[in-house]
Amino acid sequence: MAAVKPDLFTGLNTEQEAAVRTVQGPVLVLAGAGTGKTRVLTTRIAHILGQGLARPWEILCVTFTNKAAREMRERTQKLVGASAEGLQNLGTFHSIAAQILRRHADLVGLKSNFTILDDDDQVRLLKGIFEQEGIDQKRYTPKSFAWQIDQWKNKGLTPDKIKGGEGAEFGGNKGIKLYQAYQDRLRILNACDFGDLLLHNLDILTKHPDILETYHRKFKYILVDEYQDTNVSQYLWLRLLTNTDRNLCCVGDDDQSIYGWRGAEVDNILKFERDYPGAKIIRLERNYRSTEHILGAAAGLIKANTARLGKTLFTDEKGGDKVQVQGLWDGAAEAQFVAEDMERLHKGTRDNDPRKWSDMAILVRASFQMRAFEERFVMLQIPYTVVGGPRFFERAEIRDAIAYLRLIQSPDDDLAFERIINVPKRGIGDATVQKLLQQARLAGVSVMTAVRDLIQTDELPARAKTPLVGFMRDFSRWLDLSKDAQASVLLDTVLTDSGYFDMQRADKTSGQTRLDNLKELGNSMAAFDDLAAFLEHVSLVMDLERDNGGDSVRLMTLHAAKGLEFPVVYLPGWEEGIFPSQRSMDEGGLKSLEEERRLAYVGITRARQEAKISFVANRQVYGRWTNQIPSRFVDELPIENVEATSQTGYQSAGWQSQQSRWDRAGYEPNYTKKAEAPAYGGDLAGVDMRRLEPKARPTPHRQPAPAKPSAKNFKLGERVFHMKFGYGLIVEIEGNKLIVNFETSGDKKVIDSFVDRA
DNA sequence: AACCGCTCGATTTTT
DNA sequence: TCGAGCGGTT
Repeated sequence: MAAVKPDLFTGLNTEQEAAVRTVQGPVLVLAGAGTGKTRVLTTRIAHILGQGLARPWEILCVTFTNKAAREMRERTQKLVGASAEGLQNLGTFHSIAAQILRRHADLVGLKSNFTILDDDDQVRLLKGIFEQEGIDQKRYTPKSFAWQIDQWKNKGLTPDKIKGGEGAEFGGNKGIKLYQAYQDRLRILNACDFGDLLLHNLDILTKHPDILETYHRKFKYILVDEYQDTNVSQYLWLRLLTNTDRNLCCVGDDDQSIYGWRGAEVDNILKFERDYPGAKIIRLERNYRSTEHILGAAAGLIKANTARLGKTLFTDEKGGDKVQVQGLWDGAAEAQFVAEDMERLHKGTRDNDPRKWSDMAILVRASFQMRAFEERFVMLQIPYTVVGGPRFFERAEIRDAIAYLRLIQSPDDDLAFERIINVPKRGIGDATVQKLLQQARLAGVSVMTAVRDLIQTDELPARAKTPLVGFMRDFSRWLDLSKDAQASVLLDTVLTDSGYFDMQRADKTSGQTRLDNLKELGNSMAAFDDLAAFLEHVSLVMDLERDNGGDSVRLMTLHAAKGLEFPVVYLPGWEEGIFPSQRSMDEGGLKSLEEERRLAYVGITRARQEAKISFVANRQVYGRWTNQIPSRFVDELPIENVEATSQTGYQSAGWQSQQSRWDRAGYEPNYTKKAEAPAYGGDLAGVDMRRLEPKARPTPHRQPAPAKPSAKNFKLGERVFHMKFGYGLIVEIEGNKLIVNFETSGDKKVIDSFVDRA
């Protein structure tokens, strides 16, 4: 008779069970795509709790995103019930580090109510410093320096630790000085940025062994999700917090490390065994997601990478469709192909029942590639949702509203002041604001205090003084109100009194959305009884539960697709320079190329049943026509897992022999300039390649069906285009014409071609 | 102080 | 293509 397993383990495979049961000592779980990683983590927590090895708050479980943390909590709850609520230390790196920092803020010169800056504040602060230091802001932008600071902080580098050459040369060798000045300003403002949350933690934990000791006693078990994405400071933080029992379990997949550009170190996972001698390595290789051909194609591709621990995924889903590779003439043809294929699948085919729209996703390398698909979807009226798009809390109106609240919560928040003092326009211009800032700096007080003092004197011209007096009067009324009114009531009052609502209502370009967004902000505040709690939530959880888009096609970047899966996945734009991205390779050479390849791997492995890769011969990029050559990744796909068709002539050349063409042309995988790559039909010997003559605009190979009046299927105010900073809104429907407004610029676009699908 | 029109440049993005 | 940022004008 087989041993009866306790409930918790039923349905787990041998490796998964081992990963759950190996509770003592360091463990690295190498969890390939679709191998049940979250299940292992949640079951492991349940197991630790069930065995009485630790109480809920003695488990430290860190993730990267709030979404992952939320999912982990919910799924653990299903396994252990109410005791999951005691898992106070399940959260993102940043939220847990913030908790710790608030407890010991005084040790790094902050007060425990410090504010957390968003990147907008960060840039504004740097701008001030640049002006003070006389930095040429055309040559050196505050934005690029903000990036540099983030990079330093990701590496755990404080100003004193930077050696020459690591960006120190910024602004004419002023990098370190500017960084130091920035840190000093943060301390004066009682603020820190995201990087500081961890950096200050490191400072506290290394300099105060007694405090470290309390955390060692507290955190009996540590679990880490997506370990391949940890940066140096997160890595150091984990090392510090791991006590001598070393009950550390890191779960990750080196083949899915795609965040190197923001500081993630694949090395962390590669050297786990060296860091924690005697560590157990458990490989999860049984894939529950994809068919054999999809896994085969992905495996063939990732094989080309050198720095990997190595896994071989397998599945019981034998057979299935081969990965489709399509060569197309241009971007419009590609969008047309994808949209028509989706319609075909939506209707149902001989082999498959109808697919829901939401079963299909398009994964692109960069967001500018989305436009062509959106245009086609609007034309065909295929419902689509852009996943990831502009973030709610990053929208200008939301930031403005929050800045008002921040200023009320802590009047010393100079950055909040600067943001809203002339929004809506009060006649307080740049010159006045600069004067106020300077005055405050000289007196060593906050801007609010400086203003309060200044309006008692006659130092300001009446033109600037009058609106300031008015503002201060409003402000003190809000301050009083904040003491007993509900946060959402306060928000409403502030936005009404300040004229902010009026300003937005008067703005014709934005339609209703901005006001709707503000309403949504008010609703989300209702869940918090205290303004401080709400603001903390806003800065750390820059994410609002959004509706899932219903039955619509999903359109997103490859990065946004990590962790998701779809029955059908389209992977367009597999062309050299686009994917792999030229810019990425210019910056990081071979290392970046391997990361791009991992991105391709992530893309393919999102598919459950069908993956469709496409490339084009000609593509418009930012309005310019360019000739494209197929991505080297296409050639790395094993022939036996692929079915190739083409409308460009490329296929007949035999796409699988492309690698040898690269070799003959002396084409190095780590070339640094576009110019070094061979041109189509130029250095390459392949006869068929010449059919793709580099030409100006090609004629579309197929015209869309004649337009019929079907604009009526759209609603006023509907969002149809997703720009980098906002949306396109339907502001008018005139017969068969849609007038779309771009929210930020106010520019108009007319869409007058529709295809009737009835 | 506020607005207009021109030039330039352009991955990936969480907290 | 869009939008940000700048400099010149009202």
